[in-house]
Amino acid sequence: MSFTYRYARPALTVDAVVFGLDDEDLKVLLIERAGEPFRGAWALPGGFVNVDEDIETAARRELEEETGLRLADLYLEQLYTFGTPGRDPREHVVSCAWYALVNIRDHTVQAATDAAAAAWWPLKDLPTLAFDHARILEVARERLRGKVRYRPIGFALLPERFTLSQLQHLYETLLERPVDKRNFRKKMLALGFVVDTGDTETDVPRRPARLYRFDEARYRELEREGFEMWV
Amino acid sequence: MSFTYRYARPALTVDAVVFGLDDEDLKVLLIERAGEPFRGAWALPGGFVNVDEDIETAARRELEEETGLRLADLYLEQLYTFGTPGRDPREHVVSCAWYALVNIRDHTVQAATDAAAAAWWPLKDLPTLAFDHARILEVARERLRGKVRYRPIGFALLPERFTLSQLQHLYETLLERPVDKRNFRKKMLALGFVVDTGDTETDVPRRPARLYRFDEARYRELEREGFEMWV
DNA sequence: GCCACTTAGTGTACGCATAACACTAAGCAT
DNA sequence: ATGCTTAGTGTTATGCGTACACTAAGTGGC
Repeated sequence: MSFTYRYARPALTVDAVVFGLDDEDLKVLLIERAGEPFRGAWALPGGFVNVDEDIETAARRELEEETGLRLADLYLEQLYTFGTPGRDPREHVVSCAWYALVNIRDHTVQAATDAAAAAWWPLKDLPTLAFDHARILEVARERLRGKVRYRPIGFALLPERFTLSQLQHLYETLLERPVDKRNFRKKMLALGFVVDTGDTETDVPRRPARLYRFDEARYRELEREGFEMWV
Repeated sequence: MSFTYRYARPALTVDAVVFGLDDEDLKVLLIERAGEPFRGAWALPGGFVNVDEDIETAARRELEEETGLRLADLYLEQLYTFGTPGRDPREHVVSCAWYALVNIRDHTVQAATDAAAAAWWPLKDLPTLAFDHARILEVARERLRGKVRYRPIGFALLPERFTLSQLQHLYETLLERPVDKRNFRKKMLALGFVVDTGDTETDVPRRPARLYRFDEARYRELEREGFEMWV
């Protein structure tokens, strides 16, 4: 079967930049390409958009197909569309890139269709990426760094219950600068949507910290009232 | 001549939301469609991306072809890519939308290819738009409202030399709220990139105001030094 | 020439948010 | 019991945003 059009069409793909956090570092989910071009190179998960398929759906589908990662209700946002001729050696391919935030420990990844491997790579120590994926990743990092300051998106990277130290460490990682401990705690709690669960950590070889959670309903309420956060 | 592919491909288009300011209102550039579908309806200028054509180039080309507007060195930025099936009644069409800012008095527009007419419409009083263009326009307005607060993009809507009252009126229009005159002037001048030309208005039936200009080189310098504006 | 009209242009005081800064508390391991 | 490690806490100074009302300068009409 084949499809014929009166004018030539660029191909349309989606690519996903999935950021994840484990105990130490901020990481990104990459696949090792099983086919040409760039066979054996690491790349962002992604692939062709089907006809009559929504582009966001395509991003989720490719992610699940290639890495086993299901993002049914997690943070996924459109990043930018890259359409410079030459970015794919085969032909003119336009790619709509997305970025997602997940807590690594809540998900397991495994290579599937079109991927020889799927793995989390620390941002500090990345392999050479296929296509223009290094550029896409760079744009995603800039966007994340900018957006985390005025939207509470960072919580998607943490487990449901977290300590204020974990939260502070997250912000320091994303903003790439140190943050004052007392001022940070004061401000976060003053925002009103980071709430104490009443529980504390267990099995830690030190004084256990209180556990907090992100109250999304409360955040939406504040947002409706016109409040603005700024970290 | 025709083109055949192994898998069906969505079509790829670009659409442009061009904002313009005249003496009174914020306006948007629309074309009246000359062909089906939606013949006779008003729509955003746009059209199909050619193979091996950069998507930004395609946006500029379509704009010039349909409205005569040349945007060689003016503010044009990618907005969002819309790819929900059904947004075009013919087939699955994915559209990469862009937005631009121009000073209406510096440009003339005239209908050309595929357009029966091209005209500036005030945002307050828009016709029903073709396709999902009302939605695209809404997203563009949100983006503009958000971005103008931390980037000096509004100057692209003004003539090269402008009064502080014009600038204030612009911000009030974009932000959709009133602004205190003394505080606004104090802050704008303190930013350091709005500079006095030394001249004043002529031919106005009242006290003439000083004329200022946006010093882009100075802005870039401040940006490099890590300063942040916030209006 | 004078008066009325219109928009330009200017300064201060108060309150709040940010930023800087160091010690005690609690639990675990040895 | 002691030492180690991270949790947790308050005050002060400064800068920034906000609120607010009158005088200045030019034009046009009478």
